[in-house]
Amino acid sequence: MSIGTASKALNGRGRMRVETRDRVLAAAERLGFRPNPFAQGLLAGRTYTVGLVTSDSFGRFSIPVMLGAEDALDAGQISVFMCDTRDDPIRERHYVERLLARRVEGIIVTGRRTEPRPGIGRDLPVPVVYAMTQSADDSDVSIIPDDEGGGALAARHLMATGRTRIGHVTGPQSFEAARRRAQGMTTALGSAGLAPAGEILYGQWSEEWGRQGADVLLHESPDVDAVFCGSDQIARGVAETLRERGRRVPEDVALVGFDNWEPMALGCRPPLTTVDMNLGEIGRLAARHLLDAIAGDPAPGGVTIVPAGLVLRESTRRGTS
Amino acid sequence: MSIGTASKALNGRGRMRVETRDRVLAAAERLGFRPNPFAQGLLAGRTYTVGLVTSDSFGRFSIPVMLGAEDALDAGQISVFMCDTRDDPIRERHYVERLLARRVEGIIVTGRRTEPRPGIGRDLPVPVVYAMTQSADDSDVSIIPDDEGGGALAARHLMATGRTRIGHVTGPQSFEAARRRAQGMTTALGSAGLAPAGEILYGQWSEEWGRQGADVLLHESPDVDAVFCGSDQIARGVAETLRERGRRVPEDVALVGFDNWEPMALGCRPPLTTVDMNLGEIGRLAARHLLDAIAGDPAPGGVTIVPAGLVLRESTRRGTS
DNA sequence: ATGAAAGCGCTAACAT
DNA sequence: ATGTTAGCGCTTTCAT
Repeated sequence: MSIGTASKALNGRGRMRVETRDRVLAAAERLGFRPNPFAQGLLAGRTYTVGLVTSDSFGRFSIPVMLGAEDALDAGQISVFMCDTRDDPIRERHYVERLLARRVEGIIVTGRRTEPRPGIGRDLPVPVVYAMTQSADDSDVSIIPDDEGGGALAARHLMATGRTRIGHVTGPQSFEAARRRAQGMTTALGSAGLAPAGEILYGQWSEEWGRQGADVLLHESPDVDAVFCGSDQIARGVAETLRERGRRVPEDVALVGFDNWEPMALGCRPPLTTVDMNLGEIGRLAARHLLDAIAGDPAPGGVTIVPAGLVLRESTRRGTS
Repeated sequence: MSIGTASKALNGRGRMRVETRDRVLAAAERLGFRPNPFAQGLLAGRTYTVGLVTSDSFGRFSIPVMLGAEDALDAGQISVFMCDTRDDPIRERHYVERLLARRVEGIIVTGRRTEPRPGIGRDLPVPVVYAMTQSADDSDVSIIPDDEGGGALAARHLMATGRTRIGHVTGPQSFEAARRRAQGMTTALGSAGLAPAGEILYGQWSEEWGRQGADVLLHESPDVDAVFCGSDQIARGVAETLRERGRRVPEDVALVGFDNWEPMALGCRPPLTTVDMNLGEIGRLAARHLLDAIAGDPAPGGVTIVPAGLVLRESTRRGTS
């Protein structure tokens, strides 16, 4: 039997007797034959491979993104080379070079900050999509969460449960995410003729800051009846201080976090209502855009914003007060 | 210029005038030439590629392991295909098949439980190393953390700071990790003629259980002066209850956690002394074993235990009492 | 010091 | 319906 015929049998091409085909299939099975992807790739000029570069040390934000991307890519039989840059530009260049040398058909770049960042290179021979981070070059495709919408969502939910004196404790003002969330909240309150209770309290992304920030807020606006927090960690700190100062959550003060980081949100007392950025969806979308681009149908450059959702838990249960 | 000569120039083989070599190098640079790894691989019979299969959804435990592995593999110019099985055996088979089809030279399997698990397949054509999980087949190579040693470390540290009535609140007894940590602690106490304060309290890996468990412990052993917790999450719950019951940490009761999960351990009041499993080292070791096996020098099958360390923070500062 | 040619494993086009 | 052949891009031997 010729080798060419065997190839056809395995791939279901050409015409041949079923018996012959079966014989080949059986033999292949018996011998544990696996086609050499290098030979196939050499011929086809394709690798069915993409690279995923993260600067988040495979952290809390990039992982759900990766899982979403894997979902979408797996359907296309695409395998993923993972590289973690440890936030080091040198490593990043190194990995991008390596991925290109391996002839990946596209690259997804993820991060932990949504701030625009320098692209990974100009005129790369393959399409690139930025997920959960944004390229400074707006001819690139970037997919980011809707921080502003998330802030608005939180504010509207709090108003819907009857709160009107809503404070905000969040991370450093140097983070675009923090500014956007605050903006979304302020705008939503404004639409209802309200304003935030007290100043927007910018600080750190930590529980410790949440504890301090809550004290500041209680001092400035003792009649506050809700707090929207820039992260679940901050919210936990706020919850703790509120309790220690004798305010009941949610009866006296309702609380909304941000991230839906379950170990934090569920460990909180009470469990935390929080904004979910739909990171998985960001990853899936990034992967789909990449697949389209690989298939020759690139999305126009620009930023795509994925809507956030709200996960309801005890911390905003409608008060009986 | 012949194509063969160019190849020699690029790879530094054969004899030729420096001028010729330089000319080739310059041209390659100018044209952005990258050798096709498929053609190279086809010839060399190597792929410089390994697979990493995780059943932890790239979670908290497998990620540090992955980073460690990447360290070690990167040095060998090996790229990594990542696959997440979502803990689904079907997906796992599928991915293992795919990795083998891609001719990875080895596979690392990671998980989130140290319990022995069925291997990913018998008589695979490439070496396999299990990291942070253990193959039921003890001819396989497995690298796991030292839960027992970690428990002992915690107990000895507490005794060294003058504690003698040490309780233990931990996760479900169905977890080998929980049983081992308890065993390590009990043995270490026993060597000093001590026994745990009260029963070992098995429960859940959650803060909520930590809060409840602390109440049980305080009720059974009101004079307890230290608590070793099976996880940082549990420790946080315990810390909260202690504080609410008027016990100061560390003055009245010292506290040790397990995992060194920084967002939890640092957010705790006070910051938590905790056992670190050295997950990065587990990953590095797994990768090195895999590289050795690929190089034809396989480690003998069996379980390698990586020692744990203790990270000191406020929760065990020597009391002034 | 350089060039020519074979062959890695596979598929597609063409010949039988 | 099956066999034959060329060629994907590279490295290596061997000839010049």
